[in-house]
Amino acid sequence: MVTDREPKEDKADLILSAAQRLFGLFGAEKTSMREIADDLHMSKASLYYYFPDKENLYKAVIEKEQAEFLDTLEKDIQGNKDPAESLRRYALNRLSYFKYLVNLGRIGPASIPDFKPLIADSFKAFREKEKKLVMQILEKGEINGQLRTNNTYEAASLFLDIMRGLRSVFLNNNKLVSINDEDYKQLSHQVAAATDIFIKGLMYKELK
Amino acid sequence: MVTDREPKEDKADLILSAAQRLFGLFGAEKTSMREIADDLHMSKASLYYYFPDKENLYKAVIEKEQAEFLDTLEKDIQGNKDPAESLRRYALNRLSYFKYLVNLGRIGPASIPDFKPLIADSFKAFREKEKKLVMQILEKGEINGQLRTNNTYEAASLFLDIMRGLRSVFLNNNKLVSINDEDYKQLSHQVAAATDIFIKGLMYKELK
DNA sequence: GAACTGACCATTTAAACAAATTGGTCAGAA
DNA sequence: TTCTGACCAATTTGTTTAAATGGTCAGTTC
Repeated sequence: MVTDREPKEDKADLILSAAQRLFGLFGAEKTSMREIADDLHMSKASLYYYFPDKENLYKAVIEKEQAEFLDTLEKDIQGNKDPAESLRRYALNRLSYFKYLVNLGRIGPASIPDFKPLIADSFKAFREKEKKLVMQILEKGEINGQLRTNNTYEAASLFLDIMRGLRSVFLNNNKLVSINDEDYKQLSHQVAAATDIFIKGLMYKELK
Repeated sequence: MVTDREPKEDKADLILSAAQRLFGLFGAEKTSMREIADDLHMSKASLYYYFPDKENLYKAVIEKEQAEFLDTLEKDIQGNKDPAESLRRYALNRLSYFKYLVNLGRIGPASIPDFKPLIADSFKAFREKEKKLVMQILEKGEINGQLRTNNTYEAASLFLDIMRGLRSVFLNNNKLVSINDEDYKQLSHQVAAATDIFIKGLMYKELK
């Protein structure tokens, strides 16, 4: 039998959810495997039946969230035809995901210490998937002659780095904890403006 | 007499230089006032005759470097007529200053802990001066009809944040220590590309 | 045999305390 | 006016000890 739809969640999923909740509550570092086990009324050793170690459990939590975000993103893009509009929507969706992560303590201090290799790989893979999506958007724009890029890969990389950079600057300016609505609005505005200029930059036609 | 040109540097300048050197060597936190005094073969108490406390000494060092950078920047801009070219040159000059700061350990860990208010103010003032310079460039472009911005202040802010963001992402990606030539070339390329698209974005003309 | 557990271990982290170093002051010398 | 040694409170550093943590495993339980 291959994962037949049971009404009960898979045990691994239960662990995943509990870990997700507690990591969000205390941060991954300050959440012990004992706490997770106790929360589920099971033995700590049982966790290790489903996950090889804490780092992989954390990784699984992260990848679950990433997959959810990428999923909604993909659907949003497919439904939309205009590349410029798609890019704008990506930017705001990504920002919403960012807010979610920050307010869950998943970003900033209390995130796993200095990003160990395993988690770093997850992030890298995530960014690669994001990049592919943005490249798709840019290529669509290229085809209908709306946007012009010598190199969609480089353009996508640059756009993602700009977005990431603005988020980073935002975090450094407002010393974190959690993002309130006022700050979020301001950041959205800035990100939207940057996206707009970026799009126009790609739409630019030589004048001579 | 108002700062007549003596062959000897002012004592305060000597202290400033020694502090600058040692801060660069060990970081501001790990450099004690004793070390600075010993380095100059003078009493620690003497330092406090010229500077009220360590934080202000550090601030003075930072502001000295900032002033030097802003000075070269200003000259570079005035000599140049084409706003787009000025913006490109600003970006690369700023990057060179960034590299200088990083390789001196002034940015990243070992910089003053969590930026105390006084130093934060210096940074803020510095950014404000930078912003004014960029605004000047944009306004020049506005006048000759090359660039169009609804709001030069916002555009300048956005541009500076994008630049700052790219530097920040760069630091997060390559876990610091010091910037080698290879990495620097790559970052320069990215910054140049971003600047180019930004400029084109401002040059964009409505098509309909 | 797959799912689970309590007891156990090596390693990290936290607590507690003493010793050294630090930023900063000040009366007074040069 | 410029500079200093002696001094202090407060922070940082070292050290030791106890507790908590991640992880393993032989052995139940279903």
